[in-house]
Amino acid sequence: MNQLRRATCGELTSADEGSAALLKGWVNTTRDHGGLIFIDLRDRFGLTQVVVDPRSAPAAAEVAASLRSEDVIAAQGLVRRRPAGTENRKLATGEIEIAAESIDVLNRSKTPPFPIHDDSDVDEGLRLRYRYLDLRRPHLQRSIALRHRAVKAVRDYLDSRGFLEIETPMLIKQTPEGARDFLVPSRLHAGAFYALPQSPQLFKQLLMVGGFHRYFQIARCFRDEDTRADRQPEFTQIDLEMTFPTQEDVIEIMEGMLAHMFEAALGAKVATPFPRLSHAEALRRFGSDKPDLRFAMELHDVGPAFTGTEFKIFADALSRGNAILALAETGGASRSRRDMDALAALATTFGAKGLAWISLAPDGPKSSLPKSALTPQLVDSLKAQTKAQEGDAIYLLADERSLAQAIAGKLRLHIADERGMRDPKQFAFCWVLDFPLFERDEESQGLQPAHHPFTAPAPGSEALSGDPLQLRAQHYDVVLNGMELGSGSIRIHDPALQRKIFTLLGYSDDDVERKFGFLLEAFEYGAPPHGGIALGVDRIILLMAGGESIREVIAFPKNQRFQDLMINAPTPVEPAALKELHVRTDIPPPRT
RNA sequence: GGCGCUGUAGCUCAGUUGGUUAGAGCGCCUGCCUGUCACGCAGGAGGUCGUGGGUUCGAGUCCCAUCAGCGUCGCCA
Repeated sequence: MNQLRRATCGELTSADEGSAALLKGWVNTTRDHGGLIFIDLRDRFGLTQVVVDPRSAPAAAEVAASLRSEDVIAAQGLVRRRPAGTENRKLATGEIEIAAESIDVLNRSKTPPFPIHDDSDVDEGLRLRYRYLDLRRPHLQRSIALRHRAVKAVRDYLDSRGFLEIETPMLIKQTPEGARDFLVPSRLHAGAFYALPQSPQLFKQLLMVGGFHRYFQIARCFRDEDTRADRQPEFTQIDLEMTFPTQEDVIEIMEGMLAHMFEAALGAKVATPFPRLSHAEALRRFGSDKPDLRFAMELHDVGPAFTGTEFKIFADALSRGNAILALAETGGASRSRRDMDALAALATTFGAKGLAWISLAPDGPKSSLPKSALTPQLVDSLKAQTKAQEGDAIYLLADERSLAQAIAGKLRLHIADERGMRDPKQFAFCWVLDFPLFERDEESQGLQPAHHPFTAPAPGSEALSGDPLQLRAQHYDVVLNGMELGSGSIRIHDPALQRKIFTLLGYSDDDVERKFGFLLEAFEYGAPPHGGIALGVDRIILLMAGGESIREVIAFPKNQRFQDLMINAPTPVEPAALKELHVRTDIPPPRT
């Protein structure tokens, strides 16, 4: 006599033939042939076909005939090999089926608002409203499981490298700079507020002072910024910090972790070490501080080729000290004039004043440049520098250098997208190094940190002398396929240096004391040199999954307006609740 | 906050120049069907054309406003 085996819907094979099995799950689809009913039973492990024959199991057949999509049932019967020729090779369990002896309905389902058994296109608002149903669909089942495997790989790897997972608080203090904070009113302290962390930055530094040497956390972070595609008000970071590291130490651990993550979660081999570029080189060659290295199409400074040009716009640009940058598109000569105009119009939306082009057509170059400017010497020189050949096109941008780089960088990505050169199955990592310590704040014209104010200056720059904008930082970004995965730095551990940085950034002594006094005080007690990095989990999983939207890798995401359409949040609260919190609302009247 | 796209059956969509009773596929309901696996066949139900106003003899279609979803830019030390 066979013992009854409780099985998932993904595990039975012909090896189990003859055993009695009990399966529970959702009705994926049914096929009622009148005399014979097929049920595809689903759980997260797979699909198993249950067959009900009214001659041998009349009661089960009656139940089976009443089943509808998403009913939850328990089916019991013998595992048997499917008749020859009826195997389903698309299913892991496709060699067998369950010959049902009994079927119990555990719960009925209303007709779902959208199909569950496939990934057919459905309005995202509807999916978010019924997220628990959306989660049952194959796509989200896959990406949430992928996320689990990836995060588990991170924990395993960092554990093996001596890191401790430590939680840091969610109710903390408002930070003066950076993104807007979410505030939480305190009932017990009238008029005072906690803030939700934008990152565990200060706490992880204090954990280093606290002697834990190697810390990590899968940390939830909150930023109350304006909405944007691929942004969520709460998101997750792999946050880590270590004592006594060099930049090389952090890089080595990250490369190991990412390679392990991609291997363990995806089976993808990632070559290490990753290529490295300086910040300046990334901007010069790719027009971005997060270059997509899956393809070349580099930028070229072709200013010298235009010395003495008849083309007034470029001549003027050169005389003002602006740059002329070129980008060559392989096969670009096949673009029509109209296509070129569209590209130029696009460049304008990126902030370009215009876009000149030279099409290296087989019957001679065509160009938006005036004939007089398009000398053979110029064409030869551009071809030599950009390595463009007949059949290609060369695009030219003249502007202030950093602006021209940014525009050319966007154009480069756009053309690559058009040409399908950004293969989501290919993973091109790189490090961007030698960031400036400070940037010019466009609004106030003051200094702002390129990363954050705790970043240590590069060796040799500790004196902070000379032009602050020329100072380099021990700051490193890891980039994948044109997306910044994470950003880190060696931190300042010397309280005097930290004070100097705050002063350069325009903080008064009072400000520093009030906002960062606890950190500076901690540094007075033998703070070890330390550094670390934080990586965006949602983005990494998105790139692994080859998906389009970060919402595809989060179980319960907010919509584009940062609302949860399922639970309907945020919502106004009762006046009594506000009163208890000592909070009064001041809502602007609706516009009329 | 700005700009763009989209709102027609439960879902995905079509709907001509403004003109009779607004359609299709899937889903749903009923019946038939013993080897299907997106089963098949026959029949049926299902619509405030997002909402409000306007133009017109007549509006799904044109205009204005508004709401919602998605995308995009500013913003994100």
